[in-house]
Amino acid sequence: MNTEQIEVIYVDGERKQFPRGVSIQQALDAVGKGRDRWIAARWNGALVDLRFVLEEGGRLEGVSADSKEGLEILRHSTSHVMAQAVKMLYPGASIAIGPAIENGFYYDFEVDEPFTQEDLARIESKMKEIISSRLEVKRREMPREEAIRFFRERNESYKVELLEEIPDEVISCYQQGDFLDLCRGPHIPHTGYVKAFKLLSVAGAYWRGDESKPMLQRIYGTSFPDRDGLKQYLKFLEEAQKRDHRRLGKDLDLFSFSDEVGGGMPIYHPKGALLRHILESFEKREHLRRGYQIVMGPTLLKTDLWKRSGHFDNYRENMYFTEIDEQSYGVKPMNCLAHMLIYKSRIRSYRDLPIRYFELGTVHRHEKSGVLHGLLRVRQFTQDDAHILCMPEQLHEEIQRIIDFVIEVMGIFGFEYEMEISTRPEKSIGTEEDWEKATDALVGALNEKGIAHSICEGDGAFYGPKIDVKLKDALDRKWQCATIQCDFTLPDRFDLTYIGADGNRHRPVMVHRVILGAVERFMGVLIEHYAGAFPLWLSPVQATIVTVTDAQAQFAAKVWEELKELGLRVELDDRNEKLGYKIREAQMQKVPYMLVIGDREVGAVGIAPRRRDGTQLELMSTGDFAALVEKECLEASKGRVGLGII
RNA sequence: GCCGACGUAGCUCAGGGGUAGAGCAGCUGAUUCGUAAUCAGCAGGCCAAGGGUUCAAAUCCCUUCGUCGGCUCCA
Repeated sequence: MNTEQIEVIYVDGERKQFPRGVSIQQALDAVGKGRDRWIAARWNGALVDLRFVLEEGGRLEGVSADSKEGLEILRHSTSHVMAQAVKMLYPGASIAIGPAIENGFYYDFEVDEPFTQEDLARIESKMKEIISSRLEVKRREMPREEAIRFFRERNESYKVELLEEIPDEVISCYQQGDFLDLCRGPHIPHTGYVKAFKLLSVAGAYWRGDESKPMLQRIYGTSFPDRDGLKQYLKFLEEAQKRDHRRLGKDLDLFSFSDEVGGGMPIYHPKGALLRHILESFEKREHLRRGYQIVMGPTLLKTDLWKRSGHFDNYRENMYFTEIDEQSYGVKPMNCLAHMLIYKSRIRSYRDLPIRYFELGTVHRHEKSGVLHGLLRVRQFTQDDAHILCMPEQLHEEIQRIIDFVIEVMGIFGFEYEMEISTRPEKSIGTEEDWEKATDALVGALNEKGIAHSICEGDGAFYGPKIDVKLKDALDRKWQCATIQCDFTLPDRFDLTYIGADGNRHRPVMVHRVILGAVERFMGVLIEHYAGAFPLWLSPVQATIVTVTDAQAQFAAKVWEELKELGLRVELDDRNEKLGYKIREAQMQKVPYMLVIGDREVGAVGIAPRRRDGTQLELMSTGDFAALVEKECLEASKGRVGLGII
């Protein structure tokens, strides 16, 4: 009866016959390839447990712990082990959810007392016990009602809530020892498969990320197939801390924050201000050469205007208001209004379009205190903002031009990035048709460029859909920088028009876009990206002149003047310190070049440059050095910036 | 805003009811030196701010502000 044979096809094309009812584990063992490495498998495209029983033929592929999917399964299983440990140590705890995330996993619990660092250590050792007892991880399927009853009896109200939203009649759970968790799976065969893990931190997290829901205790951890992987990751975290822009901002004396000033308001020190200035100069030039016009709008605009634009209704909680002569004014959180008024200041012809207004506009937004984060999340920031007004038929090309702009700039800085399209959110203005048209324009432009992107449903701005470009910080956290947002509504609200070739008035289309995003945030990510060692063209100090003894002070001062005159950003260190001391200091300040001047250089009327990577250049004249710097700047900036951008 | 941790000299940190500590940086002096730290001396603090408990608070308690890790939000 049960003698029927089924055929299994392996990834390499090999085929084998098995009696029906064979397990994945057995089918994989039969070919021996990668034996013991598999923690799960892909069966006809779907991820399944090794214990999964085959009832019919199909394609089989082993999944190992070091593959992307395998790692996710391992981490997910580790989160179950952690939840089991927590339930053993704190029987009153309720479990919520515990997924694998980018660099590890977490699990949310409801407990009477928040976890402490010491608790983490206790939980870790309990987990080690669970792991060494190699508990079988079993999949159990049961009717939904039974599962609800089960979790209700155990006071797992969060699981019950989740179950009530799952439409399936049969749901799956995974059990190891006494611990049973609602889960889709797959999982590792037994807890001994967890090889190297660490619990990293505790944090509060709202149930389902909703402020109105109870706050749970989240434990973050990570898990790897082997000790080395874990060690490497912990090392990465340590290294990342060293390139944290807040750390480097202090060490390199770029910027600071002050209690007395208030949170989220950066203060730029000379080198930070210079760095920002270089970035902004670069930006202005790049915009001018692409047909943008530089404009400037005021910081305070009457509240009535914000009402007209829709910001008052949709963005009020993020805005600051003040009163002048009994008139209410709002501090701008965006730059678009003045740009609209400039457009409206005269009659526009179709021949004028597209119009591209660019402003390095400083805006203020009331961000909740808990989200402020160095330069990456502040309350006052300057956007490299532009508003493009064009005819509907020009929209497509304009969006492509912007995408090209973004790609070119990211290339110059050497950033990796991800693009996301965000669609209509609940709280929004405009007609369904406008939203559809705008969304299609964005998707179409990315598709034609062949750029991979994800779609975030409901994440758009209240006035239109957008493409976001995300950069990663040193700790792999993503930050939105460039964004391209369509807006079919503002032109309407402000009744913007142009006279078409037909002599009639038409409505232009508007695109809001930023390339760097906020200059502050971009600088923060930039600092981490380069670990403070800026390329020559960006570095606020390009070279430090270091004298060997006091005897060369006069000559060094002359060299200093010459180099400044040639457009270099140079500092002079003629302190009465030993050469090694001064080199060390310049090195720690990550200055690209150190120009050593001793008696030899004075005699030869030159300088001896040393790169920050330690390489020593031959003695040369100031003119030759300036030429060298210029060449290097141009190379690094892809021909954009040479000497003396400022 | 919410949960938790933290706030001591310019920086990095020790101290934990009974006279405020170190290293680096700073200042002064000596040294005049060739590619990642020369030596010595001096100075530096309302222990985040405000309130309380106590004979006595940097230390214990409360409030506020700020920072850090998250949640949420966003450039």
